Amino acid sequence: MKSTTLPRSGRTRQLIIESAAPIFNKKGYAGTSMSDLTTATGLTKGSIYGNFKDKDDVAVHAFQHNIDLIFDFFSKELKAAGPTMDKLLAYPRGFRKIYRMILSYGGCPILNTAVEADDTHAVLRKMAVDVLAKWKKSIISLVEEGKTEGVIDMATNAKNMAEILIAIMEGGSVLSKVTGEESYILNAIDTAEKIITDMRHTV
Amino acid sequence: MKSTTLPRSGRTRQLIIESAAPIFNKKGYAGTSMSDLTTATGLTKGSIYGNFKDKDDVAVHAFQHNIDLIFDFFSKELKAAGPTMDKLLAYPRGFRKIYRMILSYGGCPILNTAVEADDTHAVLRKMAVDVLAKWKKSIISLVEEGKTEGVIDMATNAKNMAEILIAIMEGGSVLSKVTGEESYILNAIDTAEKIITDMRHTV
DNA sequence: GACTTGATATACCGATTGGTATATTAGCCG
DNA sequence: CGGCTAATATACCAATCGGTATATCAAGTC
Repeated sequence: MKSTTLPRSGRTRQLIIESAAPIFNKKGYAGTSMSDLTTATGLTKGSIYGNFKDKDDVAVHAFQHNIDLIFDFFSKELKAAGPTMDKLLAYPRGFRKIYRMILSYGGCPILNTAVEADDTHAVLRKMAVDVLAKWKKSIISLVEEGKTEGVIDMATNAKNMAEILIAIMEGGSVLSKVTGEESYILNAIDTAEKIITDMRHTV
Repeated sequence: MKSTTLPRSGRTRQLIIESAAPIFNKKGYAGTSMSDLTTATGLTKGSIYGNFKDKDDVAVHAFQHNIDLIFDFFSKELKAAGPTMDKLLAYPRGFRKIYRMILSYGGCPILNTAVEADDTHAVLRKMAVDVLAKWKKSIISLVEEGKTEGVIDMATNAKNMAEILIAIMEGGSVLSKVTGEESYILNAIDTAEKIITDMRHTV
């Protein structure tokens, strides 16, 4: 097999991204300093600025990395799920699998970034908005699919359902994070599952 | 009548708090500098440090001020509401009245503080946790009251209901804030109202 | 209206911020 | 193994950070 080791620069770049990602997620963009990153990586500023244009550039790639982690997880969950209804349920069920990890990681990166960046950082804000739109679109598509398949009540408003499901999951997540009480996210997940199963077309 | 004007120090102190409150709410604790506050107040650092111990002290009082604003509003709404069920509905209905103001203020201060402070600022985190606990307790009490009055189904789990209601309102709020789409919070409010009316004891 | 006292303004502090120019090092190629 | 090149480390920059000591100012008292 051919050389699988990445060139040095790529490996360093990846090290920086993976080290910075949880730090930015916990401390926020403004609360994270470049020296936080040199400490975490064991590298120097010269190395970081050799691989990234500026602090913004690191933050953007770190956030993208966090999004990718979440996206990859749910992609697999949805792929493994069966029919439409199961795919929809894969979201709350997936959350139940990883919420502990997310909480120890500093909470949901999408929400964390949304809250900090909305008034202060246009680029990060847009990234958060885009990933939310993508998530919403995925739910809407599944609901519409369920309607055409006849498993979901035709009267269901797909957009409303998607927004409610996202709101309750994100809300439950942040409340569990700050209070340390798991019941918030567990209740949110249960409610999300109930909302989904309640869309079922009664024959 | 006796002199109603506050002493100079008190007025300055209040000016600082009211000026700082929306700034901290929008830019966060780490993202707000003391010079942001001198600019906003038109005062100098000497004046601010004459009225507050340090940046923390200003942030704590600014956050408390934001909490008081919200608390005062909902206190009046609940007081004006009729029987138990109406008092419970006063939360989503109140939200419908002021969500635009909250969004332009930088989003819900409780959630903003919860997100930033959970990993970085123990004092602010505790304040956020405490106000959430107070809010939850208020909902739980109302639900229990409704149960004893016979207007709410005895099978209702008050704690679960409270946590779900808070999660969906806060979730909807932050999503509307970051995306600029009002539908998130409006759907959240509608859903909250439905959750409350669905607790009604069917005679 | 001078005096006193409490509040605000000015000027400054060391530390840290994000960022850069340059020196040094490590890895690849012949 | 020697040299070239890309990447990392060092040393430094101006600006800003949170905070303070001191000077100035404003208000109430006599």
